[in-house]
Amino acid sequence: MNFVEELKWRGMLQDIMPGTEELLKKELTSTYVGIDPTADSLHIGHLVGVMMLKLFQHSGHKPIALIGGATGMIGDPSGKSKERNLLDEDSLRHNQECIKKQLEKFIDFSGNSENSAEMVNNYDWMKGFSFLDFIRDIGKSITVNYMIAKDSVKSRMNRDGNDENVEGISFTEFTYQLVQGYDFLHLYQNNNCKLQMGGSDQWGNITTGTELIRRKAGGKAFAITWPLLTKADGGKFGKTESGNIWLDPKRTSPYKFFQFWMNASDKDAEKYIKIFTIISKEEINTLIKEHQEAPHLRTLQKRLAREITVMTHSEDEYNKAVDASAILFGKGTKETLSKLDSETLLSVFEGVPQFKLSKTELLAEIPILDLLVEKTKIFPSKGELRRLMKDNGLSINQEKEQNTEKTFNNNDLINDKFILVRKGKKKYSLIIIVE
RNA sequence: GGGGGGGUUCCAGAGCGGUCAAAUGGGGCAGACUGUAAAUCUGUUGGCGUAGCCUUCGCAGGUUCGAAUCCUGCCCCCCCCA
Repeated sequence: MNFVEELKWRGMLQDIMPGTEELLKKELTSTYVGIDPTADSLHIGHLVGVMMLKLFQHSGHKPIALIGGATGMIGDPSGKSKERNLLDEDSLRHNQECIKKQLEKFIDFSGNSENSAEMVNNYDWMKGFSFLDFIRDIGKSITVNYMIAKDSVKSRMNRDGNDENVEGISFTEFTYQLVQGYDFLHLYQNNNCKLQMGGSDQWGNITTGTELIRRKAGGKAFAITWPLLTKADGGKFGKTESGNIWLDPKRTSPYKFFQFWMNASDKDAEKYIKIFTIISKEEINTLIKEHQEAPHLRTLQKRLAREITVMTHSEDEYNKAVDASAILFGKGTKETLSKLDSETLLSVFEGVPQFKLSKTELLAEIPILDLLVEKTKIFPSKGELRRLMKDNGLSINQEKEQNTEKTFNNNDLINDKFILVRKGKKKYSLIIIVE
């Protein structure tokens, strides 16, 4: 199965420029995907692009990851445009290195094969490009008429009609497509890169690039976009109440990462497993069938979570996450909790918010409201905690607690050291007693 | 520069002198049901020692027994015209 066919059945193909498939059949092709280096870690919103590059490499072609050091500073008018903070060069390089390490788990950068991946940063070729040179060499090749015909620009300029949300577009954002288009031209000329891929909102920007290549270099370049991911319930993919799901274990623990995929709805799991794993079509169809026959077993979620956790973190981290889940979501009673030794318990609750309490405070029979609100800040107000307890939503050491007058002492400790606080079904906090 | 509209609790958006901690919807949180799902239903959604008290309706003053609601000044946002 070739790359394009692969994308089609996986639901990862939105638009494709005519001739792209032929190009891929004809020769070893390079493609690039742009990544904003706004942080020193990727989050799962980046993962579709990463998987695109991975599949591309699998099909025998050469992927290029372009770090948008320059473009990230401008702000893309496609989609929403918040203020961009300018990165200084040091953090830019730092972010780039961190991102590369993460990409290496998915893509081969070793340089050992002719389709080994590369990483480039457009800051390298943009930083020395003067404004004057740019508008003369590049700006000359594209008409404003062409640029304002793009949806991303047009939607910001249309003042007729009834849309009152239009806020206009700054010159900087207007220029964005040209800068991104120049990236493509640069890579076309220097890296023989003839294909750019991006989310469907990038179509306009990508075609500015192919247009530029046609006019400046007389060449033909191609484009592929993937559909933007949405959740079945309409929510935004990859965000939880607590924010982004990051690939960096310091930002999002492997346990939470694993849980994110486990919690995918059935519909989403079917979609995700095609996109975020490289399991074959036959096997995925079997998995989907199994899942539909016995949905409560959640075959899809389990497999999805396994594949992607192992790929992103490691087999080891995956196993830990499974163990932790078994304790937390199995019949986790006070007894099973007590059976764990301190070390296992700590690893299970790694990544769960932890708070320290001194032994003396415990011995003073600290009241539950003081402990959970003032002492540990697990709850922001006593009113909220009272409410939650009234609704039967609080567990201490896996046992429901409704008595707001409760005080704590030695008998409430697991392993003489811990108090496990659970809010609702899934949110845990751990209080550790220190001398 | 001229004219108009507006800033309310997480968001949207009512309220326009007392019965307003402030309608309604969304979102959040929790409970029931479940499969750590979806849907549904229920409760809850400023703080506190919860009878009651305190802090909130852009900011600062004022009128009044009493103001989110009226007046004055200031700040900010949007639209139209030039």
